[in-house]
Amino acid sequence: MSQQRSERPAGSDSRPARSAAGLSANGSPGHGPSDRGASASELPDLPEATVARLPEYLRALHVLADGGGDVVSSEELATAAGVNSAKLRKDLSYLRSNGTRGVGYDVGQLIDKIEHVLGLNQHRAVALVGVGNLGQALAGYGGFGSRGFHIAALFDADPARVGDRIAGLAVRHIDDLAEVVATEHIAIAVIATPAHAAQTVADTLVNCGVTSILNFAPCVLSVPENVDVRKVDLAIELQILSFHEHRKATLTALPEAIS
Amino acid sequence: MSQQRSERPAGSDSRPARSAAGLSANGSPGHGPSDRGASASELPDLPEATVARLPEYLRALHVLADGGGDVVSSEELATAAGVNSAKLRKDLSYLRSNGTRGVGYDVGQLIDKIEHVLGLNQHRAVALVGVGNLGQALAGYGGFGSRGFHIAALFDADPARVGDRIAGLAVRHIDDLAEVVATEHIAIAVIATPAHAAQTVADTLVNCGVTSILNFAPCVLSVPENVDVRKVDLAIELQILSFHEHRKATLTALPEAIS
DNA sequence: CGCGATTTGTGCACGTGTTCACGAGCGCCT
DNA sequence: AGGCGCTCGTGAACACGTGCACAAATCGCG
Repeated sequence: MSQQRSERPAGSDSRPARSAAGLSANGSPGHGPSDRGASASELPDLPEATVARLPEYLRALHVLADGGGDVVSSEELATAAGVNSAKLRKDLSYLRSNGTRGVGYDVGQLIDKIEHVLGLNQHRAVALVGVGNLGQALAGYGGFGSRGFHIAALFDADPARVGDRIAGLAVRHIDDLAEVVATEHIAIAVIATPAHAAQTVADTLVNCGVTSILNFAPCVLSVPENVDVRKVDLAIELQILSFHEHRKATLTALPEAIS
Repeated sequence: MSQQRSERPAGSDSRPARSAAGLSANGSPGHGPSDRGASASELPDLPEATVARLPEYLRALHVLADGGGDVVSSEELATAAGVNSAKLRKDLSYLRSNGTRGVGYDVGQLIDKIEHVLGLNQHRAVALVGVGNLGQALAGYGGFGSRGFHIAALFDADPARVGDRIAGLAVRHIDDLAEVVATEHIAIAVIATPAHAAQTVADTLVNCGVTSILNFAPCVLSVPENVDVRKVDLAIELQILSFHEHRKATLTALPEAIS
């Protein structure tokens, strides 16, 4: 059964999708493509783990810039971002980073570079579907503008909510989605609906041309291969913490018997 | 500079801490400790990546159980949880899983096992600090009870908010935190304050005995080594999606010149 | 001008996580 | 009873991510 559409994990990490071709007959073992990746100004590869950390670096850099900092050492920035300094340097090296040896990194320059890599030059328009408890909170969160996004439209399926104004935006019915997505050039959407509605909403979004979805509903979405899904589930985070609590408790309970 | 307290990554993943002892003189190369890990009923090791997936399995299992399912094959459960079936089997094998070959896993039994491993037998009391936009939404989210948690107390630093009732709970002042944490046996807390307040709140929480923190504030928390921190940052998730958008856009722009 | 202090960039080894592929057990059907 | 198909459990290879440690490069100063 199932085998619905495409068996994408769509989890928070592990994005295969690379090297989709050549699943069997890859006759030539040649492991040296010599010119790795893109042509010149584009980036070679950028591991997924690095991508996940770049936003954190960016945030830390903005804090430093606001504090009047001009250059940062990898050590400083690393502790500000909560990572190892070697890791940070390696991550930045993927960006053709131009740090100065003996000095550090130019803060402004690095901000520009990371923002460019993340595609944050233009403010991206985001659609938010589901104006319940959580949706309203997300819509009201003011910290988006400074991080490269703005909520361009709110949608809900409940006619009673349509027309409400939240944070200066009118809630529209989800049937208007196609039109708004087209006119506002929206490529990213946030799903904050109950779980039972999430898949339907996701299908609609995909049909309208949305290619990135941030899903707050506690369920797995199945989407075509070219659509990226990230998931945030509060209960899962708490359950992971609970595991560590449980572990800590049982560990301190036993005397541990260190040889 | 800095080197504040302890340089824990405190990130969303990668929890070292295991195998702290025996870092050098492990004279005997004997790679077969025979009895691996804990004594009998306890679990041997449980990789962090597995722990992060167990909650998702649990959610999928509950859906199946509600649908009247009795046994599941690894393939079914894997697709329901959005993962590879081999990964699922390996994950479950860490739990001394008792699946039946040729049949599958007993749903109820597996639910019990995972809940036990995650320490969800008792409902865990969670404190929520910061009753702003997001905090109110989290407090109002009803899906906790079924997932092993209940919000036991709300706190805020703003005296104007103290005394408000949200979802049947009164907001208390953060100065009462120590008292409430002690009486309610709270070990897990959620920080939903502005970023500038988060570190202070975290310090307070740690002083009161909280050992697991879920941080929604966009900043890095520094905490002692025995405290677990997980972070959820909406803007970071969006920025990661933005990167993939950007990537997809530039990839489709070029003609790709296949071979 | 040369030297030392400092910090980046990175090769390499290691650990962690993922996936394949296959043996081992279980139930069912004849 | 015996065989057959199905599914779990897992060893082993592979891919990925991390961190050390050091060479290369730059600045500042005498």
